[in-house]
Amino acid sequence: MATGMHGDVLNELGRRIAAGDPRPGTILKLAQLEQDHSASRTVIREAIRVLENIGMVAARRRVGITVQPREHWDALDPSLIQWSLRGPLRHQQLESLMELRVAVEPMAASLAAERATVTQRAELLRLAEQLNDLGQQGLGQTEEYLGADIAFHGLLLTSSGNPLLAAMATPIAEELAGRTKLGLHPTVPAPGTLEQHLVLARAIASGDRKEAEAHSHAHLLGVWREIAEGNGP
Amino acid sequence: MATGMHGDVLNELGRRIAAGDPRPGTILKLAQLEQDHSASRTVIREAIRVLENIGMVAARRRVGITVQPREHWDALDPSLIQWSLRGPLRHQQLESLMELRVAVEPMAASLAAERATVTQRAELLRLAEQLNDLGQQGLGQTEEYLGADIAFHGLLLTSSGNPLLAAMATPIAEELAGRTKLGLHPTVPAPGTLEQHLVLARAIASGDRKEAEAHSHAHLLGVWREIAEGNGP
DNA sequence: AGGCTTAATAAGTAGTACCTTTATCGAGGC
DNA sequence: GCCTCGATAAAGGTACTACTTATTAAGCCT
Repeated sequence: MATGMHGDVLNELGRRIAAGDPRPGTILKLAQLEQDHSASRTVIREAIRVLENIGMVAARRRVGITVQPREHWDALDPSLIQWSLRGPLRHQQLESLMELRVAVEPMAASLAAERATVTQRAELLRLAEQLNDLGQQGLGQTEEYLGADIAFHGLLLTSSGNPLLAAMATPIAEELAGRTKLGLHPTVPAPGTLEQHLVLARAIASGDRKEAEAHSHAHLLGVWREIAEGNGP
Repeated sequence: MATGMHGDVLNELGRRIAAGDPRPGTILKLAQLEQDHSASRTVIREAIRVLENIGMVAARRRVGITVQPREHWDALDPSLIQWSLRGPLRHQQLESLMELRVAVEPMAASLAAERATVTQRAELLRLAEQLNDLGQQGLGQTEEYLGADIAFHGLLLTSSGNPLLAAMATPIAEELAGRTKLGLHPTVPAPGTLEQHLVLARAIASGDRKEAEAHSHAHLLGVWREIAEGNGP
């Protein structure tokens, strides 16, 4: 995404602050950061500006660059989410993302049933069938399944026609990828889980808002439960 | 918030792009922007970097700064939401925010019933009582009511213990403020709407997740309906 | 002790020079 | 005539320097 020295410094700083190393309240100096990262003032300043927009730091004259308390951070910022998923708080971040999905996806499904274009409906069906097939073959842990899963849920959010919901596609994709790569998905899915994508896609295709919402909700609760059991005893 | 020349340029550019003036696909030149805003390279570059992080522009060598299509924008970014609410798309933005609230707040209420601290529960009750009192006095359009409303819904989201939900406090506050300032709230609230804050706060205080979720949902649907009717015929 | 002045500090802004990438075009060969 | 390769130039990326301004903190005077 953000390439070049600027991006490197940004990611480095963001990752570390998200991990809690320079703790909130810590005051950084521009000059010091220049040395630490052996980069020019320009590069550091640009990185700081982005972090400032996320609310992670605040720059004040005569004082320096203060790391802000977590409550001030924009937790929904995609960059921050990425950094969090690479840090020690990744499990909590995954949990938070899952809760968000449970809240948001059923609404997206409902809206999609009303607003999705014909091509979107068709593509959702296609992806759901693919997921169903792969699942029945026991390939629920493969890269291919993950890709289709990401595509399905992303398209669902996009089809809602609500930009705010659509913007969650990226974070949610990272949630899915994060879980699979940590091997947190159950090897054997609970019975009934498999066709859920399919019935959901059909409900959307037929324009049934309530059905779509219900199936999405049921699906997510199922996934949530599987995860909870996996992390439990 | 972001003060100084940097902030000015950032807001100016962000507002205009959000309003659709330099349309997606348009290519801006750094040097040109320097002249247009009579600011130094430094200032412009920092603004561009922030816009780049939001996904509104992409800078490429030998090409320039391309305004990205809307789908690439991070619609959840607080700055962008603010710009959108000041532009010609404010009604659509308010609608999108309302849909988001309907999805998110019931979940937040449910989680708050489980996780809120004693002080948070008490404060929610206090705010709900205040809202109830003001409403019964017909002061639903005052600054005071707006402030309490914002505080209530913000605290609700914060009490969920989920940073991603808490991060929506700011956008939702702007949604509430936006509506009241445009006079889009009904003068006479529908019957039953008034005590809804109160029963919701009580459900949270008593730790009843399902009740909290249901009341939040009912409340939002009520508000939504009022709005829809207000905007309709 | 309290308020006012002053000095020191660190970020903010400006401007310049130079580096690096890359779209574009033209020359040469197949 | 088309394709490949290389030169060229255009634009952002990086570095460095000088100067400005806000803000804190110390010091001084009353």
